[in-house]
Amino acid sequence: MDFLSGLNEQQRVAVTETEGPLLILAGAGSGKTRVIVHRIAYIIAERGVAPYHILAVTFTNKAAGEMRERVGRLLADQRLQSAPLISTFHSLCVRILRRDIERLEEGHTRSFTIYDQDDSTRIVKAAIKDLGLDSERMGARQVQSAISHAKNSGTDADAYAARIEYGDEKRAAIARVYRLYEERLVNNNALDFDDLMIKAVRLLRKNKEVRDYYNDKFRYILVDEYQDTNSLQFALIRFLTERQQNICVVGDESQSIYRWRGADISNILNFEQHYPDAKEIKLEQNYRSTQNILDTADHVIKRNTERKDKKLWTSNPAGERIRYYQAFDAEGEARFVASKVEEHRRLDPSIRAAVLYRTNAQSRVFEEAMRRANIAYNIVGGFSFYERAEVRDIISYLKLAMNPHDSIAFMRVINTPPRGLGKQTLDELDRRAKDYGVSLWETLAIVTDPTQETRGFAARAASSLKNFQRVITNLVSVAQREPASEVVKAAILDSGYADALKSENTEEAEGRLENLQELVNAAVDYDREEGGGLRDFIDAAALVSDTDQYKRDAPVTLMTVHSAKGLEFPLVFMVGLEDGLFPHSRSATDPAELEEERRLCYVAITRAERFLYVTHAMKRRVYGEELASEPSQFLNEMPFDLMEDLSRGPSWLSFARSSDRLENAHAARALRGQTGGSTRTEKPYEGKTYNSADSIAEFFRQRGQQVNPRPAAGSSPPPVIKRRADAGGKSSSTVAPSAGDAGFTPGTHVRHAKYGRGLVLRREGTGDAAKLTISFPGFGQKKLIEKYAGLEKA
DNA sequence: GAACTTGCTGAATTG
DNA sequence: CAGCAAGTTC
Repeated sequence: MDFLSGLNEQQRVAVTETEGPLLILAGAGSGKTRVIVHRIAYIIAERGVAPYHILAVTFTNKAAGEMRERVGRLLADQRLQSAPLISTFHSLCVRILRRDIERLEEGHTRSFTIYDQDDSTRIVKAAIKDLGLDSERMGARQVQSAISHAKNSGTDADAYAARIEYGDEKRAAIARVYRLYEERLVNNNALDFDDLMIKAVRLLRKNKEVRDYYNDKFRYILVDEYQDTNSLQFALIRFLTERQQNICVVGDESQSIYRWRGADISNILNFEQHYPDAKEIKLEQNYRSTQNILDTADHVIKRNTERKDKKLWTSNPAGERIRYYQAFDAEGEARFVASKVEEHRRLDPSIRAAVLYRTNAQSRVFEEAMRRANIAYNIVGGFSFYERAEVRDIISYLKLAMNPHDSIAFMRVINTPPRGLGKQTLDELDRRAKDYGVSLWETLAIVTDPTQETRGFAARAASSLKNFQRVITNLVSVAQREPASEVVKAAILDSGYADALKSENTEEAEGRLENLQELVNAAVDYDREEGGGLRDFIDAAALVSDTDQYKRDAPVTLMTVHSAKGLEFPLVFMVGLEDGLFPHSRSATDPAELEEERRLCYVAITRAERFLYVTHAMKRRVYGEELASEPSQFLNEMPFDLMEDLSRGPSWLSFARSSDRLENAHAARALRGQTGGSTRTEKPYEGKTYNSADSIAEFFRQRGQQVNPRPAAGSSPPPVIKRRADAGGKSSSTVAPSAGDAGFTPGTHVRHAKYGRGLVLRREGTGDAAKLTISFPGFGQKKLIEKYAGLEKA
């Protein structure tokens, strides 16, 4: 078989340069996966390397699965004894740790359990409570992310505590939670997601034997999506390439969108410094998108400064123009998308579409619109199968079957289904466990020991405890002799879970039973295909990710832009292109984060093969209240001459096209300033203006609604957009503070000395304390105290 | 002890 | 408008 046919010049080089460090800069749609797959096949078939000497690492199971499949197909006729290891970072670490974690001597044994996000949050929550810190208004999630952040940057609980500034109560509190959290993980013989990476790296650092083992095993290493690696993943790769340097990394810094998770873009930007003999190959031919789509993407991403210089090109036709639509509200946006999907599918019934949004919260209206239009859709993210309560419950039983000392699992199911064990009993059990300093499981044994007295427990509670103990003991023994699927069945039946659901006799319970049947099926499949035993089945369940829900053949897929990375669709809808949403308001303050948002935008655009729609709504419900929204600055960064306006009536785009450039001198300066003041030869700013007040007015007029974008002082007709209901709180007379108030109501355009023209989105508080949230094109959203802001009407 | 009601606070992106 | 914690009722 010829592994090079059908590849272009650069791709060929990327496949055949098998020795030494290699950096492949692969632009969007440039055939990256193809290259990786062929390269693996080439190393095996042409260089005669045994498959088990090859390791390919990805970030998602989905990517790993696809790679495995394609490599398998390429090598189908080779009759190989082994397979290359194609794995995610996380499962690679699990593998390493299951083998040797005991050599770390940090208290974990190789039968450790993996705690997912939800489990960790529970521990954090419990820790906060047990430390009596509840009062300090600390959200468990917040604390957890602080801990996670610390862990990932190599700061352990002691180091974290050592850096408490005097008077920093918050950090002091977090430090205590952090310590307790870590202690409990060890006590439960559990690792969280962060630990998987951390401990694996620490193990390799500490133990030369382990390091040698893997250096000998993996002689060729490939890393996919290298721009998303963080410092730990970098360290892991460094340890694995200690002896040999056959490291090939593939990535695209323009698609780095995980900075917030610790991804370090300099890993890819400085690859040549890390591996001095590195060669570099650029894949610049795009096979995916039309010229117009590519031009649009390029036009946007050009404003970023942190990037390697490369220019994607394509021999594809120019294609259709980008289609723009300004919707009245989120529902209108969704209706538009659904109707366009229908239209496209009428012309081409097999066309696949994606609706890409910035936040998961946006998905709901689209789901509804699709359902109403009777379009089959698949949604990625949100509640996945393995996140459903009933599935997690049964998994907890399975975890107990492997390790009854797992307190989180224990607490989760001791009264699920209800066994008459309430707070009293469980608190008592918990108290004793802490007293004795043993796990809940051991405590249970002590408490139910017939030679002891079950003092402090009601007779009914005591018998329930014994019952639960019996259930788990039985499961443990089933797990020792039966395959995973049998343990799953036993967990569902013996626990009384199935009976409890049956007796509920509701449709919801029916659905849950079906989900559990589904879990049994998954386990049966697992036994047949992987045969790795219950342990691996649970591990796999813990490591499934949202993006693994993607179904290639769904007619329409709804997902976040993040989840869409690596995918492609003939028809793409980018929705919610609004200031504060995309780019997200949380990234407005930091130029580096704004650049990341722009890369995210670039990722979204480049998912499209043939048709790209960009939409935004003029108002949207956030927190159940209506907020006005301005078009995204990214829309402004797209080349208008490649866009076609499908809006009904005048739109932001039509105004932007016709407006003069003076109006936006501020915005132009801001845009240039924010992108690092680059001195590109390209014309700086094309003088398009945000001027949607008029178009909003027009829209409302068309719908016969009242609108008042420029309220006359003194008499304010009801504003279009509702003010947040007394968000200020305490004031006793909270009735219509905006009336008679000379202040600016949401929907008003104002002018600010520094930021120029902007739209008031929201008003909080009254009188002198009034705080305004204003969207300034080019500057994003600002919160200003009205009294000091020196605003004028615009 | 369990099911229900009220009141509050708080959402970005993910393995 | 959520989802969750605390409070209330059976």
